[in-house]
Parts: sequence; C-alpha cells; structure tokens
Amino acid sequence: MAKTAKAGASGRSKPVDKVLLPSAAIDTTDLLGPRRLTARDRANLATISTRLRVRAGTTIFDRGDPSTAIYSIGSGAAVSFRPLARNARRVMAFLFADDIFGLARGGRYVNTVHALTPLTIFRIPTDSLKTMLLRNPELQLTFLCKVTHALRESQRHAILIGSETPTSRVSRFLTMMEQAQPNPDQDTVALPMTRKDIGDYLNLPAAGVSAALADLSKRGIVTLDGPNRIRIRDRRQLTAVADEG
Amino acid sequence: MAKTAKAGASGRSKPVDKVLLPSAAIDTTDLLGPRRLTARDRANLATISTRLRVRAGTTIFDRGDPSTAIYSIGSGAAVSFRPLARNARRVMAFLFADDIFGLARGGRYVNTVHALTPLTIFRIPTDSLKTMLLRNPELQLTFLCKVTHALRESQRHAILIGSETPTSRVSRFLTMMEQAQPNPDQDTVALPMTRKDIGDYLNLPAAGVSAALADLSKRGIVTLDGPNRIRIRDRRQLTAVADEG
DNA sequence: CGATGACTTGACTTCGCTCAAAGACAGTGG
DNA sequence: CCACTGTCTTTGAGCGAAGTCAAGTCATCG
Repeated sequence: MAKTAKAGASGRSKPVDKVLLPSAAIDTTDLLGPRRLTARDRANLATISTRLRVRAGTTIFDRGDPSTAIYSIGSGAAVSFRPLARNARRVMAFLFADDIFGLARGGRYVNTVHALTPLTIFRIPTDSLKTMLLRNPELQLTFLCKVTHALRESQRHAILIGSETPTSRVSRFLTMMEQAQPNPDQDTVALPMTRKDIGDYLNLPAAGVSAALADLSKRGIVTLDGPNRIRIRDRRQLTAVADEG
Repeated sequence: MAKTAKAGASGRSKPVDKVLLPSAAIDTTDLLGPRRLTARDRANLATISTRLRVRAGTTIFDRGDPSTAIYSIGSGAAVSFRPLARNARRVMAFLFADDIFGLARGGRYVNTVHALTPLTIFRIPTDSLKTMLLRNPELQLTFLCKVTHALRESQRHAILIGSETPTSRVSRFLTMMEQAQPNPDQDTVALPMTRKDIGDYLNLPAAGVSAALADLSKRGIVTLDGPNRIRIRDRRQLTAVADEG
C-alpha cells in the first residue's frame, strides 16, 4: 500500500496539517462473505419474533415512530422511504424476502415503510434481539454482515442516483431489481412498485421513468409485458447503457 | 402500527400478489445510541493493531486490492471514492478522526481511499478482529452500531445527491462537514478537500461547487476565509436553503 | 358502466453542465 | 527577496438535456 499520488492539497491550499477533530461516521467492514442464517439461528430468532400478515398499501411504521422492534420480510415486497420537504420523498430501498428493516436513530425510525404487496413479516423486539446477540456472537456476526451488506447497497444507490442519464439510471435499476428478486422467470423482471416509486428511488420524475423505459424499448433492449413486468431482450446492451451513463 | 394508505399497486397494475424471492439487502438496525469504544476496548484493539503515519496524497488502498485489514483514523482527513467509467469517480465519504474504513466484498476493497492531509491511522487485520469480536460480544456490538451509523450516513448521502439545486446541495454539505469535524472554530468549517472532491461527492462539476459557494456568499449566508475555510454567517438561512432544494 | 388512478406521450422552458480563460496562492529556485 | 510555475479556483458565455405540465389512454374497481 501507500502509493504516491498527486498532492492532496497543494497549490493555493495550505497542506492543512492535521486539523479536524473526532467524528462518528464509518466507511466500513466486511469480515466475511454473505453469511446466511443457520437453522439454529432461525430457531432462536423464532422464539423472540412474531409473525404478521399485512395487506398491500399498509404502513408498517412511519419515520419518527418509536422504534421498539426490527422486522424481517418473509414474503412480499415493501418500500422504505423518507419524507422530504414540499411533500416529496426519497425512496431509500425496495425490500424483498429475507431483507431486514427498521433502521432507527435515537429510538425513532428513520424511514417510513410501506407494503407494496401483501406481506408476511417477522417482528423482532429490539431489546430481546440485543440480549440474544450478546449471548450469541456468531449470530451477531451474521447481523453485522447483513448491515454491512446494506451499507454496500446504499452506496450503490448513491452511485445510481448520480448516474448521468435517465436511461442509464433505469437500466441500472432493472439489473438491480433482477438481482434483488431472483428469477420469477428467466429474463423477466417484476416491478411491484409504481413509476413514481421508481422515480423517487432514482431521483427522476415518473414521466422520466416512462420515457427511459420507452427509450430502452425502442432500442429493442427490453419489452414491456404490461407495466409491471419487463422482459430483457439484450442483456449486453442493457449493461452497456448502464455503464456509459 | 399498520395504518391504512393508498393502495400499493392499484389501477392498471395487478396487486402482484406475493411474487418475489429471497434477497440479501437490508434496511436496518440500530439497537443503541452511538456506542463509544471503552478504554478496555481500545486496549484490546491496541494489541492487534499497528499505528501508521502517511503523507498527504497517499493512497491507502485501491478498489480491488485484497482486503486483509480495516483501518481507523487517529487524526487527519481522508477521502473514500469509487472509480467509475470514463475516468470519473464518485466520492462515497470523507473520513475524519475515529472513522473506520475498509469496506470489502469478496475479499477485495470496494473503495479507494486517499489521504487528504497527513494521517495517523490504525491498521487492524481482519482475521484478528474477527476473532476478537467473536470473543467479545460487547465490542462487536459497538462495531455493529458503527456500521449502522455508517449506513445512516450513506443514506443521508443518497438524499444529498438527490437535492434539487446545486446551492442546496452545497448548503447541506457544509452543515454535514461541520458536524463531522467539530468546531475548529465556532461558525467556521474546514474543507481539507478540493472543489473537485466536493463535486464528486455531491455529483456536481467543480465549477458548480464554486458557483454555489459564490451564490451563498453573495446572499450573505457565508463568507470565504480562503478557499478552504468557510465562515457561516446566517445559520438559519443556510438550513433554509438546504431544505427547500 | 362510470370513475379512479396509473401510465404514456409530447411540447415548452429552464436550469445546470461544458468549455475556456483569467485570477490567486504556495512552494520553489535563483 | 522576488519571479516563476503549477494547481486550484473563479467566472462567464452558450447550449443541450431533462424536468414541468397537461392531455390522452388504459386497466381495474365499485
């Protein structure tokens, strides 16, 4: 390590020797590949979690609600978003089976979570979970890895938002959705969310999402089997468009 | 919980009943306030970490390098970024004292990290750390909280990038930098990075950053004590501009 | 069968990016 | 001590792309 590089703060700027005091953010760890929950872990978690069924359109919790539990998705799809000024919102993530949600700060949920489809979820009280994690370091490591993975996803999201063109963003989004929810059908991607949801995730107006999809369609890269199912025709071009944006 | 809401997928779109298979992302946990390392934790970590000093401009590691350790910053500032196509890059985070970095995937670092200033860092081999975390669940919980915090920061970053106007983005950025590196001087913010660094973080051209700062300056909201030190004149307006973008 | 909500499409307008040139320092070497 | 050089920064002009808005279509639901 420690290769040379163009000076960090040269020219006009003083080298700014040490400056700067403590902080708290992170960039982060990994420690191991994608750890899956073991059968025993699942059994343990089952003892402290309750299973719930909710209808499509339900709000699981709102940003600002007291956070007493975290949740895991058994089946279905949900959307996690943050309300912004001028009643806009930023969609932070789409959630599918095995995803965990319930990010909190200061005892309050940070994001609002909506069910996009009928959902089965597992509710795990925070304090029980904490006790269990402290008694079971292996299980805790699994959670650490899961959060780390969420961090990587969030970073991909930040990159996604920054992509130049709308078409590029949508292309990337399609490949992400395909990875997130494995093959319901080969070469086909389910979109259980509205164009506005997608737009709020990609930082695009809903009309822009439509336009980008139309663009991809005209180029023969995808076809629309109804508004909520996309068929990928040319995977190579799709990733090409995604990358060069 | 479970309030009603406008139907998730109504109108033309079929309710898309359950669909969707396993995945791995997360939204996430918190479990506790910002846990600080205890004196004993620090002592323990000291036994497996080595202290390094690096010059400004040094590359600590590149994206793709084998990841054998994670790092913690003792003092100084660094930037973590990801190279993109067309030799652009996306800055993922600016790192200051007490921040951890070294996010990896599949045994490779995900981001490149550059020293912006002279740096003292602590190198912690991954496998030693893993062993220690498994033996010390309390310490591991601290790490879990740190990663969770990093996740929150990354989500803020995603929101930041999506902010409408350049001026709004820069305003938000200034308040973030102020929080990240506590008061070197009241109402003053140090910027140990170049305009291009800031732009690559905010998804703005360097010229756009300058323009936005000039804008804030003309409005009397900030003044520039040299290019690398900003003085905040009107905190109320600053946050107002940040929010309404 | 009418109403609602989602999606699509097109025209207009504006905002921000691209590009280029000038200005300002810090460090260097004479 | 001073001029030089390279880098970073600032500023301005022109242009293109993308967001806004509104109208039209379609499917589903009551």
